[in-house]
Amino acid sequence: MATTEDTIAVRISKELADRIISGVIEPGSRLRQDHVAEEFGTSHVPVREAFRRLEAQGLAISEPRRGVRVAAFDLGEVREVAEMRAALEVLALRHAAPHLTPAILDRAEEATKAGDKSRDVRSWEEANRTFHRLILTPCNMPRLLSTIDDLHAASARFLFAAWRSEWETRTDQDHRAILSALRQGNTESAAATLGRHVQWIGQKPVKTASGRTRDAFAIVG
Amino acid sequence: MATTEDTIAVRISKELADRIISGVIEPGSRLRQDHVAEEFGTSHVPVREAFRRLEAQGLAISEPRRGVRVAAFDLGEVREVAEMRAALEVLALRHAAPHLTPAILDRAEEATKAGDKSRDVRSWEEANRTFHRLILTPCNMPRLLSTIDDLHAASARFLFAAWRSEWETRTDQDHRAILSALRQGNTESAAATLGRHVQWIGQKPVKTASGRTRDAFAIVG
DNA sequence: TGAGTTGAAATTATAGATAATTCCTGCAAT
DNA sequence: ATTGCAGGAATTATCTATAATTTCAACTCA
Repeated sequence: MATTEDTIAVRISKELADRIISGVIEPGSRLRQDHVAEEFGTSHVPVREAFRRLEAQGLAISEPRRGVRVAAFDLGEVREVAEMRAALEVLALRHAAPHLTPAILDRAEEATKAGDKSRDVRSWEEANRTFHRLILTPCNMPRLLSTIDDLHAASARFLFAAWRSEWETRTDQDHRAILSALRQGNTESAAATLGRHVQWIGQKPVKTASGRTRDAFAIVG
Repeated sequence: MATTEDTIAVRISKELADRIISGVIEPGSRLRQDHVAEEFGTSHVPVREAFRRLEAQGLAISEPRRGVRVAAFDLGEVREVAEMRAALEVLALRHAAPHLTPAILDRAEEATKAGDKSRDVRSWEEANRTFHRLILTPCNMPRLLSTIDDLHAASARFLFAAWRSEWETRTDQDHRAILSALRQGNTESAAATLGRHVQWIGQKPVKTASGRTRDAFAIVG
């Protein structure tokens, strides 16, 4: 990774984003600039800029003069992100479809296979993100793609929060259906399947700290 | 405006956003932190934070160690924003529809009338934004609404760039059709009209600095 | 003409000062 | 005894001032 190219603020924001997404830092916990600054061996100014970036991605919320907290989320926000992804990824796919080459679709199929073989959440999520990115990037709409990227980050966070450790391998039929429709030039069918696929919200019982079990929800597509 | 509540960085970002949107600062021109800092009577640190906010809204782009520029835009980006707005506003309207009250619809009609009577771009834009905000806010999806807000800011910028001074009053049939459909409880029809409405791209010949005329484009909905 | 170098200007980072908020402790009142 | 309210210390966010890199352009010399 070309970390030397980036500014310190960018480096810090990437590292913090990774921790928030993976759940190392819990939702609602405070991000204290002096602590972060000390950890990264810098002063607090670049840390503040990193906070602004996280805020823009929706990973943190800041209240003036009261500091920054890791954004909390509930089932409502999971649904919201799922629906926004459905709307925007369908839009992106419609524009990308004419520019999709067999080579790209082959790589997307590789990503699907990698996802099916994944034995942990983390590698599944990476494969899944690769698939979506591959078929959407050719739409050539930078603003749209960057918004979708932020939504994927949120999705990954929900996913890791629910499926902290356990993960059962499963074959992704939707991805295959989308690829097959795209190969046949049937864009509308592919878009429709993608829209449904992304809105599917998985449900899983998890044990809370108090020993009780409750349901956790996440986007699994 | 409760400017004392905000932090200095927020105040600066709002003021700069306003200037960028209204076209006072031209696309591509550099934003120099020292100059801005001097103008606002502060140091450069809050200015840098303001720049990060503008970046997140898509109004500015920053290249590491090379400064911040006002984002440029072309017809492609106008189209992109129009399509994103169509997708997201339709989504928002579907969720807002069940919560719309006659009182809200009446206020939306007032906003439409105000837009029809507007004799300059600025007040038309404000009325138009009020209309959209009124019928979408009840969807209760904060993330979606804030994304739509950023897109509206971009739209306004395109609009002001094209219709710098001249503006001809026109009655907005789409807004009326949307309201009438909503009053009859026909959400799908309202959503379809809104989707088309927002994607309509106005076209207008403008004189360039070199005396030639070319076409300018903007979202007029 | 063109490559290399120097110097001014701007961005980025550091350290320190200021102001606000939180948290704790002690006292009073119910 | 417990709740509620001050007051003050400690923590934290915000801003200013200053220093260190980096970039860009102009100028010199081959």
